[in-house]
Amino acid sequence: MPELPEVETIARGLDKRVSGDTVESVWIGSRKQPLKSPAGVIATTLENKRIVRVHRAGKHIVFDLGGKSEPSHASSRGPSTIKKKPQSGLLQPSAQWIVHLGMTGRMVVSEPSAEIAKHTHLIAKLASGRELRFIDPRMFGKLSVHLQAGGFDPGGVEPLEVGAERFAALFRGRKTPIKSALLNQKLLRGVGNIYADESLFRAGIRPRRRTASITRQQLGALHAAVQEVLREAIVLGGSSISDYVDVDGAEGFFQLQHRVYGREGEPCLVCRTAIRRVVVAGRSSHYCPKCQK
DNA sequence: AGGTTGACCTGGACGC
DNA sequence: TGCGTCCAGGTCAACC
Repeated sequence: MPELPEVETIARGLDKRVSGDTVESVWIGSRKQPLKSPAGVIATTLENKRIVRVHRAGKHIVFDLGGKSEPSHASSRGPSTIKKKPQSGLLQPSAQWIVHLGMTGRMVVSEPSAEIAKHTHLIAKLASGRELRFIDPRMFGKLSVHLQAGGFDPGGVEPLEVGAERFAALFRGRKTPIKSALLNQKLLRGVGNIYADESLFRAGIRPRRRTASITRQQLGALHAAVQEVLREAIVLGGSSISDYVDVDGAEGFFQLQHRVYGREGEPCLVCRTAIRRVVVAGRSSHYCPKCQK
C-alpha cells in the first residue's frame, strides 16, 4: 500500500518509538511467508540486537542494528584489536533489517496484551516489554536482513534529494510512457501509483506520454511537482486509502488533497473537465484531458 | 536490452 | 444474506 510518504511516516514513527530498544526474541509465523531471507537468519540477526535507528530507503523501512551493549568505541571483543583503524565501519550498523510493506503490510508497536491481528507474520519482543509486529494480509510484503558492509542500497535515486539536472537525465531517451518510468524503482525510488498520477497532473503531462518526447522544461516542472507532492504528503502523514495507518494507528490526510487519483468522472479542480481513468503499465492512471498534454 | 504483461494474494465494495 | 465480479497504494519473472 504505501509509497514514499507513507513509508517515511511509518519509519519516523518507528524511529521515535523503538530506537534504543533491544530485540529480545523473534517469532515468525509458519505458512508461506513474505520473506526474502530465511526465517532463521532473520531471527538470529535480530535477536539480542539493539535498534540504533529506523529510516527509509525508497519504499523500504531500514532498521540499523547494533550490538547489545552499544557499539561505542573499541569495545569489540578481542583486546588484541587495539583500535586498528578509525574504521568508517564504526558508523555503519553491524546489520540491518529491511522491511518492504508491499501493498497491505503494516508495522505496529503493541503491548503484549494487545490482540494479535489476523495475518500477523512476525512479532519481535522488545526489552521495554512492548512488541513490534508485522501484519500483511496480501503477503506482498518482504522481510530480509542485510549483513554486508556498506549498508543496504535498493538502487535508484531518492526523489527528494535528486537535483533537476540529474532527474532529467534519468528519463532522457526512454521510450516507455512517463507513468511507467516514474514507477520504475531503479530510476526513482519511492514514487508509486498515487503520487505518480498527482505529480503528472501538477506538471501538466499525460501518463501515456512517451518519456523521450518530454521537453527539458517539462521535466523541470515534473521534478518540482514530484518533490512538492511528496513533501506535502509527508507533512500530512501520507494518504489513507483503505487500511493505511501509521505506527500509532493514526490515518494520514493527503488523500483529501488528491486532484486526480480516484476521481474518475469528477470535475477537474482547475477546469471542470471530467477526470479520465486509463490503464498504463497495468496500473490505473488518472488525468485531466484538458490540463494534461 | 528495454519494455510490457501477468502472476502473486486476500479482502472490501458493488451489483444482482 | 449470499454469491460472483472487479478492484486495490507493489514487485517480479517471463515474455515480445
